[in-house]
Amino acid sequence: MAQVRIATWNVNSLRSRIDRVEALLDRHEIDVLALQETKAREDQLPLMGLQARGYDVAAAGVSQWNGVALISRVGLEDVQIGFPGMPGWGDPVEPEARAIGATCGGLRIWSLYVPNGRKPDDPHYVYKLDWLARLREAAGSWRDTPTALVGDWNICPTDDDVFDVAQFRSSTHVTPAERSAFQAFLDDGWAEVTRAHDPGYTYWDYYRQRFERDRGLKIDFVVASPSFAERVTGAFVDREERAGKGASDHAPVIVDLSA
DNA sequence: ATGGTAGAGTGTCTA
Repeated sequence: MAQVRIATWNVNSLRSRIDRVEALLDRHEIDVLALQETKAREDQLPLMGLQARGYDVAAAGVSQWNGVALISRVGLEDVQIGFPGMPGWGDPVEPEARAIGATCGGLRIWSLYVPNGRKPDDPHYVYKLDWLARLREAAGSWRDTPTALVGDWNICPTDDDVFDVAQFRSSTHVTPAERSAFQAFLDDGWAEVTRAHDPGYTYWDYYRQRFERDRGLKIDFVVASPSFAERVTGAFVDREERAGKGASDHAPVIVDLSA
């Protein structure tokens, strides 16, 4: 294989956008696609079109919210739902469904949907920081393998990642604690590999024609271990996927690696 | 401060 192409996308319901997913795979010749907010149980997924294209699928989630999945045509082995230490880890009901990992073509890919946090004074905000701390703890043992933590981090690490910082003064995504939680991964030796190639936003709220006015956030990232990062040759945000009727509120982020 | 839109499913919740 000359190169490998990995993508991550908060699809905001896989069932309502299965046609867009299949078109995305075809358009960009994606080898591994990590999805978030699939909003479906594994048994609800429409798999025929994906299987016809040669893809394997692993998913976790319930029908109403959250949910993560991995779609791969380069192997899908050692699938793990959640990680040790994660809130809810060991619960057979899988109430959260925010993390699924698998080995695909020799790479360990984790599709992550970091808790939103809701409001800085909401208990869910504390839960978000706790979740990130536990992920960091688990990720310590993955860092020496070619691993990527991809998905919707629900954090804007810099002011450039917000269309209007003043408007977010009392909001989540930009607080010092959230930014510190993100920075902690970088301090541990992980690298965010998409920004250098494409600094653009990845999410635009459905409200108020935010996409048309390019008032977005950069919150979807590929956080790579050193042996993954050194193979990255390019990355881009597929903004066209966000345009028009029936789009997710996030755009896909695509990363290329040398073989 | 509020509300705007979208998706899960019929009650509201979540983002």
